[in-house]
Amino acid sequence: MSGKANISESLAKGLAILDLFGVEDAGFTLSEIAARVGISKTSAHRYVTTYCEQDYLARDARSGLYRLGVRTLALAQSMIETSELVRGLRPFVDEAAARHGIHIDVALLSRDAVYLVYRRDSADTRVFRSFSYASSLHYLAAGKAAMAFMEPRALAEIMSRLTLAAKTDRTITDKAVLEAELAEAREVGYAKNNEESLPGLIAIGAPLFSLRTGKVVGAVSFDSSTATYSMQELERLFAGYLVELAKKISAVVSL
Amino acid sequence: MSGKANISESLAKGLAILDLFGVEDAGFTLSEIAARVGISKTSAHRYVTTYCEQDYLARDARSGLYRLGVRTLALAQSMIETSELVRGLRPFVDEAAARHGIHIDVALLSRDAVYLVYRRDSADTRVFRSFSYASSLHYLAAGKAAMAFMEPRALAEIMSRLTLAAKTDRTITDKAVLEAELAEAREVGYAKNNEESLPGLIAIGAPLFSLRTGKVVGAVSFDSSTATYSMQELERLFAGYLVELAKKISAVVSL
DNA sequence: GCCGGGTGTTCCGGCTGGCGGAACGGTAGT
DNA sequence: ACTACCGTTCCGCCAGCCGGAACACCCGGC
Repeated sequence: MSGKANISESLAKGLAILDLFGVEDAGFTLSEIAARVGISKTSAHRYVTTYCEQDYLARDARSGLYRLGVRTLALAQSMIETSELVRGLRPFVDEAAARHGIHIDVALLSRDAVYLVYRRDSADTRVFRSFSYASSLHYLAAGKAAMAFMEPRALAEIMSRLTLAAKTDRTITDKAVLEAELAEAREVGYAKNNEESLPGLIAIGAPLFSLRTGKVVGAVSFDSSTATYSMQELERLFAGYLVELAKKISAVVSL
Repeated sequence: MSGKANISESLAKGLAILDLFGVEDAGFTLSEIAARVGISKTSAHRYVTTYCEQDYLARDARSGLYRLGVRTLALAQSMIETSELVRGLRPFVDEAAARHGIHIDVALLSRDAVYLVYRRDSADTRVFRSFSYASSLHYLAAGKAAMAFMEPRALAEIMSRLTLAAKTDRTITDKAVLEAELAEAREVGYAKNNEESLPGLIAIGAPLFSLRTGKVVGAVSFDSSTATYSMQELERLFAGYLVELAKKISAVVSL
């Protein structure tokens, strides 16, 4: 019926349900789900109960709203654990951290956000291993690095969706300013975050490419407190090295 | 066909595919997926391409194997952000951390593992917020607390699946010993982790209950280095408080 | 109190789209 | 070259998804 062939429309509708649960919206009623996805309440009910049975969705006890279930955490865990990319880049990042005594973050791009998949910390005594996330692109060094080096068409599409919400008073909220910064990042090979996400925190980030498609898949970044380094020092001391590291990883690790 | 009615069998089969990707196994070929789930290669192909289109799955560039995609991270992020439970318990845990100067972890139970959904850290200057996970139950205070207070039938089922893999030389690998510890935990109201997950790390954990179903849904736990507290001190100083905190949270927060 | 609008749930016939066997093209190992 | 596996496509058949309608339920309001 619709454009693409060879896809399971049932599953696609099922995934469309999961798509509803963004960070903004808390929970949905069955009727809401049916209306938003564009299916009947009957179908929505079948899908939702299937999800609930597997803990991908859960009903809130008091409000009765459907929310994402704990099972989604297990998926993310498995994603990190089994990712060949994460496994492959670990030695690089660990070596970099050991030699320069810095903490390097690796983030992957998906849709309109970057997701931190590996962080090398000095004090790694935790039982639980942690991974992290961010909700947008425009206020992070990793996010801007990814945006700067993606295809113009893809960038334009993302730019049209970005709201450029302010996290601090230095967050870029003007599209023209952001475009200019991205152009500068393309020149020098890395992007900056000058206290745009959190006061007192600066960072630089360099893009990771897929050696198969040539597209941007993520970024490596390095953050610092303004108390230890100024942005000038950060760039002078580490920018060259970070870009080099990103190239090395891009050349070796798959995806 | 099969027992339960009112579920979408297409979606169920789709989720069965995701279930394959445990922490152990790295990736699968299409034929493997078809064989393990018990469907034809054709169907598996339709499902998998649908997943790939949405970044829930991705093909590894060099090996050609299918793996979990970045999108799963976004789901987990949304789960944490929109969870009413996580929102509700934040003030309790923050207050506890502020008053006692300790780091309290909150974990949720799903299937055979607990997932850390909130951690109160003193130095919370990070851009990325982190959440974490663990792969089993038997070597964690939170995991043992959850096991100790679940229904006997559910416990027996989980026990039959647990492999009791050793993380340290103090990890409990004998079912009888574990059963005895769980019985003790039921007596005192909390469970212990005596360097069973990591050398030099001890912890205590108390169960969280659903006020609707009365079942265990997770646990709060508190860990410490053996350098700062002995297990005896940990129990004497914090066990009572931790059990109290768990009760307070259980009484107020939904799910 | 009753009633209206909201919820989630179940039943059922129509027909869509998931189903798997078989055949195709590509690549890697022998 | 030959084999063996990979992923992909084509196609006819019928399982099962679909949605309208009717159901039981709960809550707020005239």
